[in-house]
Amino acid sequence: MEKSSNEELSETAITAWAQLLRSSQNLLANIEAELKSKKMPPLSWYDALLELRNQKTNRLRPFELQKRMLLTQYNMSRLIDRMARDGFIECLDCNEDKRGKIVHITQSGRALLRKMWPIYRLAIINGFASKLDESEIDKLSEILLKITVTED
Amino acid sequence: MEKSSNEELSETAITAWAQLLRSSQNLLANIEAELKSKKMPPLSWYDALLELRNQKTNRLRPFELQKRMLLTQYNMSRLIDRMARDGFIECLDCNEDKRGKIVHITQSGRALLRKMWPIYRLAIINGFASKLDESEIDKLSEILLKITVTED
DNA sequence: TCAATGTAGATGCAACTGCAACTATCTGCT
DNA sequence: AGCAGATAGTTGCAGTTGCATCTACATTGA
Repeated sequence: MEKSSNEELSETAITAWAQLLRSSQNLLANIEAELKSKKMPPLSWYDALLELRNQKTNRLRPFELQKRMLLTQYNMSRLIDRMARDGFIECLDCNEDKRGKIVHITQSGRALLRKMWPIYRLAIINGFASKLDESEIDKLSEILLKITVTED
Repeated sequence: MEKSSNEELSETAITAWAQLLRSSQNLLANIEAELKSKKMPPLSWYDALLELRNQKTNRLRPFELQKRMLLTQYNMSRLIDRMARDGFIECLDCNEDKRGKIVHITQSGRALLRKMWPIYRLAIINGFASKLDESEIDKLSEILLKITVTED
């Protein structure tokens, strides 16, 4: 099932597309590099921990976490392994569903969030926020929202 | 040397940032998946071949190609290995600099560009261009341009 | 001229990702 | 009850990426 399309694709659209790819890749790479230079784990660890902390119960099932982040199931499985190995999360038995388990953020995980945030924050400011004014940021959000896939 | 910053970082800016990451990741993942489902190589092969074809001489040194794409040196080295293995490029001796070599797009490489473009094009239309009007595309370009690192 | 330093590119090894297959459990249906 | 899917999660293996290091050639400068 594929949306048709002999539709137009303007030069400007291609350029915009290329710019979108480039700028996000670029910013992301800078942030990862910044984190690494400070001996911090990658951004995905931050994202995962943040999702967990945002739950009132501080916990999620792997498949729930997986949907919130854009990760495949096996990558989620392994991310959990690594974060658990380093003590930032812990895995509990799930009694409601014996197939599954429950991922829970630890104190150490919370501490990591606190340590990573200033670095992340600064990178967002320097690479992104400080270069745009309020109205541009709003407009950008608005536009990006329109290309966000909203199926699920 | 790090740009200072106790600067503000608004909620809206964080949201916009998150949206930028998400949408580009998402679109990119869709395109890669689309290509893969059609048994095509990844987008980076397309990019590299396109850069080569855009040269009047159809060739570039690896380090030049590397700067144009956002790739590390070793990843470029290996990308070249793979594309050469599959016959889409060929590597020639470089007489001006005996350390280096010259990467040249083959007929087969050009053919690959032609085969990949319709798929790529359609994905850009469906995931991106068709969801925005002209003025939004312009505005997006304009905004993204401002956060593009322009050093070098 | 030749030593010091810089640049182009490759590569061994470890970590990470993708794919396909696998186990274990759950759900729906007859 | 009991079987046919569907779903949660894991894992072996192959391919890819990151890091550090290495070779070879180029450039600079005393």
